[in-house]
Amino acid sequence: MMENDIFKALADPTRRMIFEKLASGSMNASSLRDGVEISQPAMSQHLAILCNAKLVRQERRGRFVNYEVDPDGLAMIANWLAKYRAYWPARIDALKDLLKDMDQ
Amino acid sequence: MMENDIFKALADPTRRMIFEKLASGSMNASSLRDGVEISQPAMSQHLAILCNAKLVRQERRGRFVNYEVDPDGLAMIANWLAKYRAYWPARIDALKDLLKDMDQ
DNA sequence: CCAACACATAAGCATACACTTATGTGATTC
DNA sequence: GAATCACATAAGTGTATGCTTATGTGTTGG
Repeated sequence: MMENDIFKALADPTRRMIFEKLASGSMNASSLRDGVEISQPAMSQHLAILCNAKLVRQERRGRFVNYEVDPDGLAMIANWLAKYRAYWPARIDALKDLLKDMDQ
Repeated sequence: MMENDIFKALADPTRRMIFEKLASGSMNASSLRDGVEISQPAMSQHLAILCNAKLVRQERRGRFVNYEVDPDGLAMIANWLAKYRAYWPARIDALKDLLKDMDQ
């Protein structure tokens, strides 16, 4: 199931870190490792899980592979969250009205 | 970390089912087990994890304990999601403007 | 082509996780 | 106050998960 893949992917702090890094700009796997203490296979495995969850997508660029945030995964989370908008705190209450547009 | 607790809590399909059931109305642990093939300790453990993640909160009612959705957890997810609104698809683009209110 | 590079996959291992059965705790009812 | 009910906690177990080392695959440059 897709919903399960997404939440399982985000349950790991290293993967959220990778995702956050990609959100600041698309890059290849080697660049993602810069300044992070993580092995090459570990990074590759995490990226595969993120891709499978539709949170990240890849594109071959010669012998590099460029990774970037996939909006599909974020949309899935937004949809999940929208189901419970009745419980959102008043502080973000304005969102309730706007989310109506997503329903139809 | 709170963010980690939330995503780990939601990574389990049984806990998401419990959460969804609570979203349809607060109830005690026994009622949550109705129609679900899950042992009493398992339910209790799942509820403890959901409470710890601020997704659910409890309240003693005599010898029952009433469980309900905690808006705090949902707000946390909304905040996490808001960080990546630059990548949200156009379909939920309207959210971008609304989320500005959350920033300040 | 073949050496080097960027990345993916395989296999093994230690830990985390979700479940089980058994027992403990707090509240009610008779 | 003793039995019962609603739930929590303890301890043990099988499986999933994230890491490691080793090797495979695909691309480029000399």
